[in-house]
Amino acid sequence: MGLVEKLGVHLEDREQLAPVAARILAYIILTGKKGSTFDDMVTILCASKSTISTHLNHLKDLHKIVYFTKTGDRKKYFIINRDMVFHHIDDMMQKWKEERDIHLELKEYKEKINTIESENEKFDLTFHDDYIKFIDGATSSIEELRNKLTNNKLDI
Amino acid sequence: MGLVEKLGVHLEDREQLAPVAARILAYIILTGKKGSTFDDMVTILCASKSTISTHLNHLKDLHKIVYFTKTGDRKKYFIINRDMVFHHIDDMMQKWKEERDIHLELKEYKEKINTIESENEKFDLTFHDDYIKFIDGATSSIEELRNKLTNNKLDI
DNA sequence: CTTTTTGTTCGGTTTGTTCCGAACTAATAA
DNA sequence: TTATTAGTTCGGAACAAACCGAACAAAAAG
Repeated sequence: MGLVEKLGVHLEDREQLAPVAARILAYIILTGKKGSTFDDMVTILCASKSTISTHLNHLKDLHKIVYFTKTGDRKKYFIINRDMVFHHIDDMMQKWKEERDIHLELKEYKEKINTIESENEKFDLTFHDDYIKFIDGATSSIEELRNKLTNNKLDI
Repeated sequence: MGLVEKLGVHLEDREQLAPVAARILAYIILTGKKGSTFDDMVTILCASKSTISTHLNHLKDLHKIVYFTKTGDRKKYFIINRDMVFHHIDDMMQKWKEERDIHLELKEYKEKINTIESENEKFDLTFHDDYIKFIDGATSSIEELRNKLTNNKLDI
């Protein structure tokens, strides 16, 4: 499945995962509610059992996947964690908060330097203000998405 | 300067740069209009000439920095490229566009599968619609910032 | 009790990244 | 001409990441 590779490349970058880990996640996403088993992935992704095992446990530790079982069947059926989306959103918000803090600290530092610097070498500070406004806008956008998703979830 | 390290760690992650490359960029940002020279960086960042040279050229290739010179002085004075912010914004918009496309492709694939899948194993598609709406919101936020910055630039 | 299924753990190889030192170049200064 | 300044280029060391195979474990099946 070419889509596994395409989504895999995307997840590798977006979630900072090793190649095979990203393919596992992509495959699990595309398999959906049926769930994917350990052996499926060894076969279809052409990777060793140890590699699948390690990455599967890693993805579990990151709360990106969960599994269900069937009575009289020892296999684990992996599916994506429904909370993954919320984790992802919260991570984004956290990152933006950190970026906001960095900009505030930079602005503070530059203001201090500006008081002792000659006119033509002063730092320009308007950029930081504009960037912070953007972050606030983007944050409220994603908060809106989060609320929308929470409500959808309650509907089900 | 502790702020060089702090900003360095941040840039390492946000711009996907090697440790020393991120410190160079941080140092150049914090030095401002005066500009930073090759030797300054060798001394202050405690790195070898070859490392500074390689990363400086790399940052130049990425259009993150530019340099000016002074008559009768062979040194290059590196400063951040004023367009760096715009490049950064355009990169963000590009990434969101790619993510939007992936979601559209995933939705298309899932819709096709859903037609041949039993009711209780069908994919849920509302998430993709909501996520695409979020991306559109965030994109317009950053576009607003871009316009604001373009206008500020023209003011100067 | 032995075999099969469903994995896990460990050691090692391969591959890639990051940085350094030494040798080099090109321009200016003495 | 020789020395100094300002950098570049190349080879390799040191480290880290990603993956594999072989041996192992634990439970169920035969």
